[in-house]
Amino acid sequence: MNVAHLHEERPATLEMVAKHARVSPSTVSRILNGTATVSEEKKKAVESAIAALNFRPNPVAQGLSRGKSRTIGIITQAIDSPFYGEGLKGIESTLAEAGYAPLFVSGHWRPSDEQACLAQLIARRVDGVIVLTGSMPDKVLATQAKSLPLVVTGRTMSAPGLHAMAFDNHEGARLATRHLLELGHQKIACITGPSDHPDAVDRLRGCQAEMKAAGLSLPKELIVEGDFLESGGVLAVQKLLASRATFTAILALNDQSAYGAALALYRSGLRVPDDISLVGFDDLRSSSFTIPPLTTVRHAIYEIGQQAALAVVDLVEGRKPTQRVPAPELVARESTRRLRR
Amino acid sequence: MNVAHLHEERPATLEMVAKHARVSPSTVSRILNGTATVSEEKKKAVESAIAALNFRPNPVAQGLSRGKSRTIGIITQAIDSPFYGEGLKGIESTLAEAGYAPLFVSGHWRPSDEQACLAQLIARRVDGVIVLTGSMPDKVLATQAKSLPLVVTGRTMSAPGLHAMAFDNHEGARLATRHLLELGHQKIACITGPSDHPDAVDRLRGCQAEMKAAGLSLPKELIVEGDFLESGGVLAVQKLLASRATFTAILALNDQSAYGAALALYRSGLRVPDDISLVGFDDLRSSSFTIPPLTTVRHAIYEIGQQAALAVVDLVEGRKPTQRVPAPELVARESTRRLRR
DNA sequence: CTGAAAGCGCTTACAG
DNA sequence: CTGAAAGCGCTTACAG
Repeated sequence: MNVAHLHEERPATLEMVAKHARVSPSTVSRILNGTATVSEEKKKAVESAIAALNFRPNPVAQGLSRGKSRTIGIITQAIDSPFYGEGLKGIESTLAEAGYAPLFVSGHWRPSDEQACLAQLIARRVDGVIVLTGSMPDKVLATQAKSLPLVVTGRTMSAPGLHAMAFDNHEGARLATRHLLELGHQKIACITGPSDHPDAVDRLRGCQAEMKAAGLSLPKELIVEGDFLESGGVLAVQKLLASRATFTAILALNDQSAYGAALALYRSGLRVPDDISLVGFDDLRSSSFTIPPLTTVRHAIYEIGQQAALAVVDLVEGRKPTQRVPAPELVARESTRRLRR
Repeated sequence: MNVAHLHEERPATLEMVAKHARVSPSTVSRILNGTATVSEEKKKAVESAIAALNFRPNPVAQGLSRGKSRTIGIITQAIDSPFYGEGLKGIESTLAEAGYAPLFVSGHWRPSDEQACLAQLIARRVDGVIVLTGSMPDKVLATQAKSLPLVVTGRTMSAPGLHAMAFDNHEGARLATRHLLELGHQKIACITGPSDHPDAVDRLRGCQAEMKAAGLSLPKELIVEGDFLESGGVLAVQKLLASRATFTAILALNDQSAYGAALALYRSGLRVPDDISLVGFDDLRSSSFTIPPLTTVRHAIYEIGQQAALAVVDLVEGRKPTQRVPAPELVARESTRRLRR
């Protein structure tokens, strides 16, 4: 058997349906789209032809013809990120309800990849795109927005045709820091994210601002750079421990770093929260199940995904989007406790 | 400013390029595709026109015209699954190398959703599809494979036009069980997955087979059904503990369940591995970072994704795929230890 | 080497 | 109510 010849049976086309039902293609199209009144008998004939041939209209051809693809491009950074994964799910479900199909592409936190993604999406004639944070310059987004409805998360900017939805990282970090301060911690170490990551810098600033507001500060030796991954978290704690600096609490600027930090602490025989309090940031779904369950800042990414989806649809359909991102919230679980002196 | 009028500037078309360069559309197409020799001067003219208009061919139109979309549909079950997420990443990267674009859709473990996904992908004229496990009947897959190159993971079946790549869950579970037996554990509790999940049933059988081979058995009261999520794992352990059955080790049939189990144990003051040994299954990336790091069975989903992608491409291009799934491997970390008596 | 024409599978004015 | 025709943006025999 020749494998190459196996797949020749092509799906039915509208024309085949028309022929089968002895009507014109136009009529079939109209019935499909409910776009005009059609006599009952033709309708019946067409419907049975559709069933007989197992016909489904080709959305690609429809898109070409209509000039609208009912497809939304989504630029995520990593298709396997536990954080953005939730956002994708939120996007997917609300887009489905609105009758749009998602097209997911990954930018890998590389501006060049992200731009390539954008170009590809434009070439595919998506009706709009959602970019989840990422590192493209605001300028190119503003430019693209002139010809393509764009919603972008993780930034505050405004440009015609674009809806930006920023999460308040600064405030979130303040909440986390305040929580620690309220528990009596003053020597707080901070595991940051990549220094060129906008979320990371805002969070660090928030942390510093809250310390300052309390008349304290975050000394240089207690700030150590992570990479927003677990492995960066363990490295960071190892570095901290090796430096012999003293601290009673750690604020990791995302949950994944916190996981790594917790492990490194455990390895060194330090208990969370008895010896060291630990707070994360993002509230990944799995953070309710770590040992101990992680105190963190809720960054409602699933909801953000939903809102972003509603926003692009608004933009695409000519409405002015008003969606906003939920405010950060501290989720106190079991990785923090009052400092005993 | 009227938002609805903002996005009228349409991307350049091949025809515009042709006009700009004063050649025929055919010539532009040929240059784009390197499909025929063209005079240098026209080539130059066309290239500068392309640059000037920032033209990118519309892949959708190309697909329609060529009858090939260079797009592969991927039916995953949940876009936010930490396990399948890795697989998607493997697929994405090798598809990109091969010059194909992925189109991800989610079946939510619902046969009807999966079939709808498949129908949608066919309607979009993907060149082939990868289905990651899921719950569609083998029969419908075999039927579809007659007209569409299909690769499916998590099953052993064979049908023309279809390549199945099964992971050896049975053997994997035997490895996990054997590990526990070798450490001296004989009273092993098992947290299963959904009873209609093929992976779950194969794993349970493997566990039972290995027990039997050792002259032991897995008593009913030590088998408790989970749902392959963390929450199911905690519930399962609570049930186990409430039953007052005795056991010295737990085999959770996936890592997420193991995470939940670990938490429930922690809550009850039981330490892993000192009081109870715990082994998972899958080796999620985060399993290296749990506390303690989880002993588990490596289920190389990233590699599976890569192999599956190579396989569809083979199928699509008329070759006979030979890709196989890596064998399971025990990864002994720190959640298991020798039983002390 | 290069253009005119037909076609991929739809939709949508335009007539009737 | 319904058909013939043109068009969406490309590709590819067919001529020359």
